[in-house]
Amino acid sequence: MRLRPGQHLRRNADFGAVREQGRRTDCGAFLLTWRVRPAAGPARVGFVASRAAVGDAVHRNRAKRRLREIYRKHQNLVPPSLDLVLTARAALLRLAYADVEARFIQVCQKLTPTKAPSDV
RNA sequence: UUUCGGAGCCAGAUCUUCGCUCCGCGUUCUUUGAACCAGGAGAGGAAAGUCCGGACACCACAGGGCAGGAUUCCCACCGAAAGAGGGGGCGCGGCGCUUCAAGGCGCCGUGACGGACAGUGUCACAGAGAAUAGACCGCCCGGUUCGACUCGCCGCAAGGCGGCUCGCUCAGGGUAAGGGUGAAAAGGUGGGGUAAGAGCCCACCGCGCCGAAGGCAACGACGGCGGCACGAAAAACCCAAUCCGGUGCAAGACUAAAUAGGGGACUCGGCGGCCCGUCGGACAGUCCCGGGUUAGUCGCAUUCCGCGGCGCUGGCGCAAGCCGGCAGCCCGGAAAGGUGCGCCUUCGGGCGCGCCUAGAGAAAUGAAGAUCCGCCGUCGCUCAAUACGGCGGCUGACAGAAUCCGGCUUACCGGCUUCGGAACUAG
RNA sequence: GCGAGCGUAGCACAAUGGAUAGUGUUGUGGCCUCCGAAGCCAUCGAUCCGGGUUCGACUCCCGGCGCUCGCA
Repeated sequence: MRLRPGQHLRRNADFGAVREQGRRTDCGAFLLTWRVRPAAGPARVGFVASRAAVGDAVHRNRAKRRLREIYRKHQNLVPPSLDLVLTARAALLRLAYADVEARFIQVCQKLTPTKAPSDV
């Protein structure tokens, strides 16, 4: 299962839109934010790891790689036309990889386009 | 063998599966291009801090002065350059030898190491006195008064007068040896000398000045002169000498797209501090408000060669095989740049050998599993264990390229090589 | 990535290189009050870290650490 460049969020405006209009779920190790995109297409994702929450460059990189790998494996659980932002939290690197993976699978149950806000 | 220190090197290994960024043979689709995909490459010694220097880019071809900043013993060394490296000099500290001592010599360590008669300012508290030194105690001289002792004279006596010596008090003066204060008290030690003392005089040492063998130089063996004049601090301002134009890849160039040649204030503008000077010019420019675009490419990631090997692949052939292709890796070679070591040099550099050349853009180098290695914990064996074996655990040090290179600084579990010191054991 | 600036009690700020680093507020204890507030008195509490210069450093110099800001 591949993760292509077109499925990445790259613009600052995209991140801002998700952060302002999306819904949030705290999963302990990470914060999941998502919104329904007006234009149709495959789901897109962005990863955030701040210096304050995670630490130095080594840990920021490792946190984003973990989140990217988990999303890549289980991206079939995410409906299309969604924009996601996964924000790493301090506990992410303290937990085992399999534990974080299980939390992601669990939270994907909530992701349905019909339950998303329709006023976007 | 253990331990300490210096220098250099390494920074877990192998395999399988699934992925990421870049380069991409080939295939397919509609040429541009897109999709799939064989194969290949893919973090560091510090990639970090951004403390110095350079390359490169733009501002005018980088001009003059002022301001500002940087540097500061010397160098025939090294380097593109630097505040880097190397060597030397001098000072300071430690150890050893020597000396009565001061001192001298050797080894090791260490030093932001120009200038304090160019100038301005500072040295709190304590202390008598702190930079034109200073007399509190003490020591010495000492007039007067007083007292003691004694001598002489006068007097019958009480006593008076005068003198020597000593003491006390107080004027006055000498003295920087000693006490005490302080971070620092204006050369030290010894002797002479003196009323007491003092470089007042002498010897040695220190210091200053002059000369000087030697050395490129800093410096200086040695000699002479000077009785001492010269406190600290320039990481206070400052002075001298030397150097520096500014900004930094978010530099900057191009393409595409978009917009209202809009409103207000000020003014010739550029050469990002100021003046000169110069260039451009009568266009416009600067600041504020409002609005639009806030996308892509380049900068920017060594180049090339081989009837070589590996690998992949096209065509032909039943097949062996034959004829081709070559992006990548390996090997060999060449060139460019960089770097380390060594050698040569006419000081400009040159030669030889070894090594290196990854490149994103919300930003690649990851995940899982297995084995080995390492570390930690625990149990067993054992007299006891750091040795051996079993089990469990592990972000397996510090840490992630962002234009590139050199130096510095800081972080760091360990391992290997080598050199030096110390201790122990054996020969 | 490149470039500027800052760091003093819990908080907001002072302090020519020189008594025991000061002021307000907060905290603690006491007085006052029937109780509390206010007020009064007392008290605890700090120079980001490590070196250096100096007789002496919050101050001057160097190196770290942390924080803030600017740059298409």
